[in-house]
Amino acid sequence: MSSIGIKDVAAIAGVSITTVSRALRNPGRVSKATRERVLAAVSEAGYTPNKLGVSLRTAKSGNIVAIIPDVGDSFNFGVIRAIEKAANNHGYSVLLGDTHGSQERERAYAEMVRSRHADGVILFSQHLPFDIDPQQPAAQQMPPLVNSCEPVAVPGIPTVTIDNVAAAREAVDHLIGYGHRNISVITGDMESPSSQDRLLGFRQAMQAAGLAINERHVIHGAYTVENGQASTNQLLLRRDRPSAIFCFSDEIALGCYSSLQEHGFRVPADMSVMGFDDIRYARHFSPPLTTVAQPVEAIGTYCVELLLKVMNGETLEKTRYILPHELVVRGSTRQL
Amino acid sequence: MSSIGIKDVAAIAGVSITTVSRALRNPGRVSKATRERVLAAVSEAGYTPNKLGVSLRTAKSGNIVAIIPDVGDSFNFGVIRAIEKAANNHGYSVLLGDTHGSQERERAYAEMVRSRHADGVILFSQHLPFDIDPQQPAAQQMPPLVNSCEPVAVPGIPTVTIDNVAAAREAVDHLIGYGHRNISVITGDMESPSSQDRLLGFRQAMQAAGLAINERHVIHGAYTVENGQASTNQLLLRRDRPSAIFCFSDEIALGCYSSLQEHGFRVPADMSVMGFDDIRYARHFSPPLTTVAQPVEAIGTYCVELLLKVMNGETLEKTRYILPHELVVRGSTRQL
DNA sequence: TTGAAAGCGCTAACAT
DNA sequence: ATGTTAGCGCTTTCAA
Repeated sequence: MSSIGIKDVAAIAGVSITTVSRALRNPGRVSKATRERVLAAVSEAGYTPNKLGVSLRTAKSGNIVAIIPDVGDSFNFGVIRAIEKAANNHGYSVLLGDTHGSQERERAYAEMVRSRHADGVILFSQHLPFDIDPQQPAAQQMPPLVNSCEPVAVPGIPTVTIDNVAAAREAVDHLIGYGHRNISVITGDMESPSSQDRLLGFRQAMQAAGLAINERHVIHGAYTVENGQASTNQLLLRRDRPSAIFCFSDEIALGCYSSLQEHGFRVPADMSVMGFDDIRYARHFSPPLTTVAQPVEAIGTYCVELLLKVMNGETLEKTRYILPHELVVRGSTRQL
Repeated sequence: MSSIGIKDVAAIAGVSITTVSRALRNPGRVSKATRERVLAAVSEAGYTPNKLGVSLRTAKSGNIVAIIPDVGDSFNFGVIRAIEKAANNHGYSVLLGDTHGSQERERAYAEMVRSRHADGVILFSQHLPFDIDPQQPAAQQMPPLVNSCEPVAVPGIPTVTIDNVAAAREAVDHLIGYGHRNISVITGDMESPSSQDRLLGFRQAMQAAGLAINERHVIHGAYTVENGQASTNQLLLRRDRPSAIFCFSDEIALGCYSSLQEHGFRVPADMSVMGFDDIRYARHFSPPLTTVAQPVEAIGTYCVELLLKVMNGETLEKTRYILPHELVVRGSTRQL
């Protein structure tokens, strides 16, 4: 772990450090003979370029930060993995910023790009971690940033999501198509645009089918297993029980299963359950969960690719990227 | 996003850049009046120090890399979260390196410390991502590194794990105590020391109880849901079925549940299932999973704290840190 | 208490 | 095709 620098290599190869640098970055601009000599020297010395030097000089860190409310959520994880893969393909590393929902920590992570620790941000939260002047165009006041899953309420920011309204509508239509009339909903955090949109989709589908919504059957919660369990408990207490529960995430659905099982309800015989996300465990629930699949891989890839463009100074054709979702019918919903 | 540097601040405050630097890092070595003037200038300019400059100069990046075979595994995730938290508490950021089991990628991530992108490594794999001379003491040839969960077969490397042998023994003892005689095992990747140790613990417990081990009931697999499902299928085919299955991870157990449920077996009425890890979903399985809890929080914290010491040049008292596990009995195992 | 100057390791103009 | 030189932004001797 001693410190072998470019000048050691230069000394061994008997050339200037510039030539070493060029042989490594711009092999074309160096004669074949020297190049080989340099390469030999590099491996003899066991040289690895010091990225800090490079970054300082080129003003590029090679890192991107992903700011995420909860890395442990299986859905988020799917996206993260895709981001990591895509970033690595482009020679970038990913700094993971788990904020545990704290806006303060969001800001701390956003600082990383100001401090040149990172070149850009992928943001999975509806809170912009900067103060911006609403009068001015947002793009000017921000570091390279791509927003995903939970859109920020500021125009002009590149955002990649699915159409949550339509997706929720499809989910509910499926339930209605199976003959369900009395459908309950367990939402995620209602501050989150995704939950708002899914709730809107639910209302639209119910209305389109001429079905009444019992507001007592709309439970506002959070995207957690614990909420799924507690909210289902609440639902089961009611005299007029629903025949189906639409959970706004698969994690919620897992908690829902827990509660149902605990109280002797069978899925789907006694209760149909619908999830959202299609996390990788969903197919292994007992019974396998019917849900709406989000294209995690594509979301992650898009985020990285767009961010790269923004960092590159390119202008994006559009500011809103809607990726396709898919209803996955498995065993947790039944025809009435 | 313009570039405000230390010299802008110096200009505003009417002092030298040295003084600005000192006012920020060594407030004591600057007069109160100047300090205040500098601080005012800092906030007026909206200055954030460029970490690359700092890092280059101080030869410290403020990053640590965590090299992990699979970030999506819920157990790993628990540890990661703890690492992230601990690292942040000490002013470090975590670079997450998901290797998807590839040794080549492991090495690529390890390069980050050679390239000064990171100051140290936390390694969750039994493969050392460097070539070292086995004749020489390992510590001299490596960057600051702490090994966790899957111990490297090289002495002298700080390692934090649980006692997998004892933990497995306890798990099996629990099953035996419940009257099970015919116990199957679904292992993880048998290359992994953890799986080897757990298997050893299993054998020890069976032997201690005078129970025969049917080698056909020891299925070698991988730490995945898919393996759990496939291996259970295999087990159910046998004429002499076990009455209990000990899965070497909770993810395996989830796959096991899947298979069992698919083929009409009830847990625990028809089959007892034991997991390992106590991932955060385990309590929400149907039925809640009996398992061995690993102290993820403590593992992560220890990793970071030890690494910090190593990076700091301190000598560790010991090289092997064994953290306590705990058997958690829930609803997936029953008294015969 | 403060400042001038050197230099961390590297790349990129600008020579040659 | 190769080398010289000037910095990237910062911290840290060394001097005043």
